[in-house]
Amino acid sequence: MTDNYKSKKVISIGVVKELTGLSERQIRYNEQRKLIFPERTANGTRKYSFSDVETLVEIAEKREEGVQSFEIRKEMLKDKKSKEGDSQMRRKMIRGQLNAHFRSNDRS
Amino acid sequence: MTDNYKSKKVISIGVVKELTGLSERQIRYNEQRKLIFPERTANGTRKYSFSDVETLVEIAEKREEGVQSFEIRKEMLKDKKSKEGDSQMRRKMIRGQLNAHFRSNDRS
DNA sequence: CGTGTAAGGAATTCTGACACG
DNA sequence: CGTGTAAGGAATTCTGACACG
Repeated sequence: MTDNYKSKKVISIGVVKELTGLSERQIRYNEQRKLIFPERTANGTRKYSFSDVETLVEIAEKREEGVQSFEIRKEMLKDKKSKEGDSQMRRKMIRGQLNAHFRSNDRS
Repeated sequence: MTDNYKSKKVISIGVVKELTGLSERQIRYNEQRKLIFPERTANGTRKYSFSDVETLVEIAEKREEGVQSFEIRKEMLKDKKSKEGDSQMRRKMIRGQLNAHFRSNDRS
């Protein structure tokens, strides 16, 4: 009836920090790398959506596997296209390989 | 999969103010009257859910019609029982009567 | 590359109270 | 009853930078 709660930007960085377990520095860094796009209030405070929070968690998981921002951004675009809630599956496939750099094209 | 976005308490009073158009004073007053129940962060900052925001708007509409907190609280309990998204309908019925006080039992 | 930190400022939020009605 | 406001304090958030690697 009204809006899409999941994509509405209303969460401040402090809450995002608690929700994701990431540091403010890490959260802001992802914005700098163009991986998330929080809005700003009149005075400049960042506001995130639940969607952003989910994305941040996914990014953190990939980064732990050694994937760089550069690659993560590409994967996110691909995910957006195949419209599947699949990053979960790919993550499991990657786990065990020890380093994601060996995958340059995982269409195999 | 994860949580219920609509009921998750993550919005600060400043954002609620913008979302509802109410003053901070009015928002806090509704808590004092036991009409909404925000959570608190470690340091005491209030956090509201989208649900709270919706409730606040409904409360504001009723109050404009002259309904007192006392009555509003009763109506909210009743609404919770009849599980219908009906406050919308009742509101329209009331509109035109000019004063809600004449209704003590609208089961007619 | 990704992240920690100290630095200084600006804006937010909180409570209790006085006020009007 | 419902809401405005000034008051003073405490915690948040922001940016640019230095650091390590």
